[in-house]
Amino acid sequence: VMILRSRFLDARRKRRNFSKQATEVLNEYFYSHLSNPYPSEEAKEELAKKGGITVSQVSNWFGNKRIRYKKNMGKFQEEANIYAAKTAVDATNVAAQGNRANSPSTP
Amino acid sequence: EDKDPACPSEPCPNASAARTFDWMKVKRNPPKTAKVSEYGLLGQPNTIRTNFTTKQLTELEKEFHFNKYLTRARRVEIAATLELNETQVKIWFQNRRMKQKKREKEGLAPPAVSRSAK
DNA sequence: GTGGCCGATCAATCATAGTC
DNA sequence: GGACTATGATTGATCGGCCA
Repeated sequence: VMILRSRFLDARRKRRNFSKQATEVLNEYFYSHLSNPYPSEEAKEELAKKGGITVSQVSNWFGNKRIRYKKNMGKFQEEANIYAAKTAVDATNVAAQGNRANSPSTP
Repeated sequence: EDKDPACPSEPCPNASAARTFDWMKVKRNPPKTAKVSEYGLLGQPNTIRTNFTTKQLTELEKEFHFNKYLTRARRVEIAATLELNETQVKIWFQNRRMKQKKREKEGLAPPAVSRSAK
């Protein structure tokens, strides 16, 4: 059967953790939109820009974050409280509320 | 079933948050990649993500290089040859196309022969 | 109605980075 | 020095929407 799990040379080999700045930006968004942590394409682009990472990386981060958060909410409580204090933008009506600040493309 | 009201009236351990929103309850149906009759008895072969063999991936990749889209006939052929469902072949091509697109968007350097050691 | 594709996401897993 | 955990990336498969 040879279990050829050898993903011979995947791209995920050399992986680097994101900068503190990037993580900060991502977590701020995640916890301030905890009721619906699904950033739009535009939001992802802005997060990517602010964090100095790619849009794909932002998507990956949210994908991982959502799964891991709901898998073990308790483990993130502390982190949640920290970021909750920073920004509070309940997302229940975020949709109706435009974006913040300026954005390249006019809404 | 219960809803776990989070903390409508009941105080949460912590003062803030910890509510359970809908997205946290989302559960995906398990893969239907069941292949009844393959083992005569279930046991549990079905479910679980299929692990494509290197050979299968090589063939699929080769075919993809030739055609980004499959015809029904070709799909049946490949599925039979590689011992996969038509659905699995179809899905593989779909995912492959998305992957290609993603790489083109960012990579800027989509293809090509492998650059000898980076 | 049926079926394929797309875009986004899920969920499990891989492989590495970081911690102790 | 090697578990053990945290974390970014990959990927088979699902979900909802769209269209011919």
